[in-house]
Amino acid sequence: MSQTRQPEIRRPLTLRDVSEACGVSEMTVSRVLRNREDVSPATREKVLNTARALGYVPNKIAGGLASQQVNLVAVIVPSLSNMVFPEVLTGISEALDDTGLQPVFGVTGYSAEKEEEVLYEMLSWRPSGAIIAGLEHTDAARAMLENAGIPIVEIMDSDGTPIDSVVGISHRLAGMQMADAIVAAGYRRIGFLGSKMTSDHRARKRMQGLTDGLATHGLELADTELYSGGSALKKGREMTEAILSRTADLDFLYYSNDMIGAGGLLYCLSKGYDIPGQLGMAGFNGVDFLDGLPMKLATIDACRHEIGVQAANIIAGKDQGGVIGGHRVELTPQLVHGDTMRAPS
Amino acid sequence: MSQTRQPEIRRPLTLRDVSEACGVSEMTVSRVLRNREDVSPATREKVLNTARALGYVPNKIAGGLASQQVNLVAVIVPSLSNMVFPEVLTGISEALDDTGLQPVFGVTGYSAEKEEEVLYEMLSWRPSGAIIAGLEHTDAARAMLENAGIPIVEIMDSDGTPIDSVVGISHRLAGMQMADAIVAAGYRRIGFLGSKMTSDHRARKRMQGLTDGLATHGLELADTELYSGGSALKKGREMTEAILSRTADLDFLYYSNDMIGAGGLLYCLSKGYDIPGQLGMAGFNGVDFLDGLPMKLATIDACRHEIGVQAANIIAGKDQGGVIGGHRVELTPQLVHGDTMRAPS
DNA sequence: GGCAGTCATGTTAGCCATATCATACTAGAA
DNA sequence: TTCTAGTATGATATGGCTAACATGACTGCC
Repeated sequence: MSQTRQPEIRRPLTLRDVSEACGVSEMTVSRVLRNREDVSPATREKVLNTARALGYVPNKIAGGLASQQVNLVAVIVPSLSNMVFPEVLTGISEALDDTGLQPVFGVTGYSAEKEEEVLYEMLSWRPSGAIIAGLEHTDAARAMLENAGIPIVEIMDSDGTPIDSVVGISHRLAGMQMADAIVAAGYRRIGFLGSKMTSDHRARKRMQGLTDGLATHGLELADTELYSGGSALKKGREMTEAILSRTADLDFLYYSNDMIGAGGLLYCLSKGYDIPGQLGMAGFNGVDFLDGLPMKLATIDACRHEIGVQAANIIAGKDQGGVIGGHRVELTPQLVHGDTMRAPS
Repeated sequence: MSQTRQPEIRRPLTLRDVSEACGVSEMTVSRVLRNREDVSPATREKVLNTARALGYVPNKIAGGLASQQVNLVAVIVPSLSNMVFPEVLTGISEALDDTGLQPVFGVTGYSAEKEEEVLYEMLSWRPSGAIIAGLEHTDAARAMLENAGIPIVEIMDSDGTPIDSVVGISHRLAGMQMADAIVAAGYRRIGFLGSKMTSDHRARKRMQGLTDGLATHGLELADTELYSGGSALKKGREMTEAILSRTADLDFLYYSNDMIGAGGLLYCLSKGYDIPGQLGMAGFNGVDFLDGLPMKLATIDACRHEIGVQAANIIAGKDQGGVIGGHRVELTPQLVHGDTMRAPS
């Protein structure tokens, strides 16, 4: 005797299943599950219990199509492999938490083409807003953003013309600010250590700002050392060793980010350099987990968490006084002297 | 004379707009944009040009509803604020890159309730699969996962019973392995430094494994120091100072993660401890950006990137020999002796 | 009692794609 | 020439939900 049990083709549950199971219309169930008014407490209770008992999970695909709105926010960043962007994402995540909006992350690997692809993919979900790192995009990407008809916030950088809103700092100014501080502290033979990556526009602008700033004091970079890939801390060591052995009379090392700076700092300490007397050092970002290093590296805080929060607030329409787009938030990066720069003379 | 310009109510573009603009049916446009066969090269070309010119972006909401499939993979992790999970996400991202599948990340903040919420939210998008950190979930979350009718991969941890597939390491074994190594190296007075967070199940299991392992050698922890929040590197310093001043005769410090371990290491070096002779140290995770520290901290590699890749491969159905679910991949964590443990005596 | 005004719920008509089946048309075989 | 097969395209019917409007049961007031 073969078993005659129904083969149980578990059709996914729909609103209809819930509505039939508790004897109300689909519309009423829908209203309950979206917490709309105008449902009697008794009915609400009944529906909620049934839905829970069945294990019903609403289908936002259908819901989004019907209502023409989707509670997603597209967030596009170049990388997750250093702490910078995860911190921004954390800020975004926190700020969106009580808004009913949900961030969706995409990663471009610092490639403009990949950015275009990711953007296309994301926009095809018709999100309620988009947050994207940087102001430099391909023409196609820019066109997509302009035509999407949703609020766009470009973040991290404020040196350029935004499509809609922008939240960031001026990396050019940050570079110049550092140049001024270095010169004010009396350093003159300055070395630059950074990444080979030309597509990291913000790092490029910082370097530009630094050289321009030095130029206003009649100085220029005495040497430069670039890297790509690998453990940043270790690279910092190696690069520092390389640049110091090549140009022994450097009295300041500017690192394009804190991680390589930390590596450099550890190297110099182990070699017995007198810091900040003989040799000054500074990084960029204000990464706070480096607080535990033997000395506190001078740096400029990139306001990463704050940028995430503010960008998210713009998308969520918090504190906007009714204005919809075109916000410009330029945060002022704070220079932290730390222990690796002499006090201004 | 008031302007009579059409008020330009930019209705979002649909397939119909494209189809009308180039004189074919919607169906044909749809086929072209999804790269289906059976469209003549001439038509394809024409459609592609029109779509590009109009700036049409397909609506996956509608597409997903019609086709009953969505190319998203839900990825749920506890946190983005240390490098551990970003590395896993990077692995997932890479492995999915050529599959047409797209990861969507959700963050739970180590809270079971929040996990449940995030999961509900994510499943309501009807993803093609889900990757979720850990084996411990609320009953409701477990039920949702079981009923979702999609492949589920629980990651990071293999100590327990998975819902469907699992990719991870045994944190219990990792703890025991470390205990064995510590004892083999001749250390006897062992201190534990870790997080207060009871909801980090994997950290808990590592500690359990460590104490159980020590017990098999007739040892127990001599002291314990816990922390919460803050910069891990700094906390590592502070905790180390605290535990060493409280229990001066400790000869080994086991840290629940590499970051606090690194802080502790820097502290001990600055205080002139003889490492690994007088005092041994070890962490957990194998975070490679710590490679630049003055000494290499002993650690156990948690295979984070690899876990991400393998989990993604299971969802994508790569190399599965046709099997759909129920995979069990237990990676073998490698103990790295580094410079902070004596060689086994 | 009759009627406007509420409140709770139901009905209908899409939302924008895609699966499926139907239909022209072409080319080659019998 | 006629018929079969195959190719390119189109018509139709959903998919699961929600907006907008419709309904019906009450309430309370003149």
